Amino acid sequence: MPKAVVSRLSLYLRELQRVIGSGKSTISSTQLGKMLGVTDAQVRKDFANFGQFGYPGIGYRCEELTENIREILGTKDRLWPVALVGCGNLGQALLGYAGFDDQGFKVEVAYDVSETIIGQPLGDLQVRDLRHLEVDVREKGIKLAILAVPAAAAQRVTDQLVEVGISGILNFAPVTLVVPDSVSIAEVDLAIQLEQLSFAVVKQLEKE
Amino acid sequence: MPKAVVSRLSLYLRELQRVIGSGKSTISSTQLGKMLGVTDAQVRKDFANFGQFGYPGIGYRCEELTENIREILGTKDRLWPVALVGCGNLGQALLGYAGFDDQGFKVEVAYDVSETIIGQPLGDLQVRDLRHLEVDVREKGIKLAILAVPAAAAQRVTDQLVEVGISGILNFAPVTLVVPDSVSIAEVDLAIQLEQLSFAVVKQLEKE
DNA sequence: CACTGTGAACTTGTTCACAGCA
DNA sequence: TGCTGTGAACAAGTTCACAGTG
Repeated sequence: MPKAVVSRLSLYLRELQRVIGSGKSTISSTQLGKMLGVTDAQVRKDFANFGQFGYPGIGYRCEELTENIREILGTKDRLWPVALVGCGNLGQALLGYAGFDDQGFKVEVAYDVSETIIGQPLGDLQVRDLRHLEVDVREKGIKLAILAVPAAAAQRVTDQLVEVGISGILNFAPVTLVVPDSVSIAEVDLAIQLEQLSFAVVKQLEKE
Repeated sequence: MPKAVVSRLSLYLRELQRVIGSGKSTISSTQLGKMLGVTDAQVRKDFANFGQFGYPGIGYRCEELTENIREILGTKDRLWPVALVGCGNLGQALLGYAGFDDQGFKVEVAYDVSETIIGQPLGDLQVRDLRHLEVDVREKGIKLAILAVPAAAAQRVTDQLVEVGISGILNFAPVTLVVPDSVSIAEVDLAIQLEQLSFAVVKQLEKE
C-alpha cells in the first residue's frame, strides 16, 4: 500500500468532520476528492486498501466513514496519552494548542531538564523532571512523544525516549533522528517548509 | 522533475551544514544519502535536475554544494521578509523559534486582530493591526506569510493575504485553504502528524 | 581508483474504464 | 441512474549499472 495513503486518510477525516458539521450525511468520492484536490478514483482506491465502506448509488455515509477512518488510524474510542518533552517557547505553545484533544490525543505529561522550568505550572499540568520519564511512561502507558528540545539535545533525548519504550516521536528539532525500525518518526521542520515556499515562489516568478 | 526532490534538497542542506560544522570539506553521494536514508543514485539524480555539482573521484565540495542548493531554493544571498499573521500561543512561539534566521528567513511584522494583543511588544517587534497588512507588504516587499490564526478565520485571512500579493503561505490552521494556482501553500497540521504516528504504532503492534 | 552523471530497467503510485449494485 | 470497487493501462519516481572523468 502506498504510504501517501495514510496522510490522505487524515485529510479525508478533516474534511469529513467539516462536511458533517455542515449537515450533509453522505458524500461521493468525487466530492470528497475535490475538497483536497485528488481524483475520485484515488479516493476509492485509498479506501479500498482497508475494506468496502461505500454504497453504490449513494456514496459514503459521512459518520460511518469517519468512524472507519478513525479505526484505521487507531484513534477510534481511544485517547492517546502523549508526553511533551521540552517546555521552552515552542513546547509551551504546543501544549496550549487546541486541535489535539478532539482528534484523540491528550498531552498527559510535560518534561524539561531546566531547573528554572521544572515545577512550573503549564496549562493544567506541572512541568516534571525528565528523570521521571521512565516511571511515568510505564504507569500511564504512553507510546507517543512530542519532542520540542534544542537541536543539540534532540538525539540524546530521543535515545532516552526509545529506551523507555516510546514508539512514535513527533520531532520539532531540525535534526535527522536515528531510531530503531520499530520506532516511527514524524518531522516538522519549519525552516524546511519555508524553503519549499521560497522555491515555489522563485519558480513562479521566473515563469512570469 | 519529481516534487519530492525539493524537500530532499532542504534535507541535504540541513545535513551539509552539520557536516561542514564537523570540519569535512567534501562528501560522496553515498555518505550524504545514508544520512537521510536514500540511495547514492537518488542523491546524484536529485542534483542532476539542476546541474552538475560533483567532481568524479572526489564527491561534492560541501561549501559549494551548500551554496548551490541555496541558490536553487532561493535563499542564497537573500533574507526573505516574512509576515506572521496571528499572535496567539502558537504565533508567539513561532516568533521566538530560532532556526529561521540563519536559513534565510526573518519575521519582519506580526499581526493580529484582537484589540488586547495589538500594540503589545513581541520579541523585538510590536503586534500590528491586520489592517496595515497591505501597506506593510508593499513597503517591505513581503512575499511569504505564516498563518497561525484559528481554523474558523483561516480562509478569510488567506483571502486577504492573496489579495495583497502574498505568494507563499505556511499554514498552521487545520483547514484546506483555497488559493489561486499562483500562490503556494505549505501545511503543518499537528493532529495529522500525530495520526500518522498513531497508525504506524498500531500497525507495529499488530506485527508483533 | 573513487567517484559522478545518466540512459535503461524497474518499481511504485495514479488514473482509466467498466462491471456490478442499490 | 448514480455511484462504488477494481483489474488493466499508464505515469511518475527510484534504482541499476556502467561509461566517463580528474
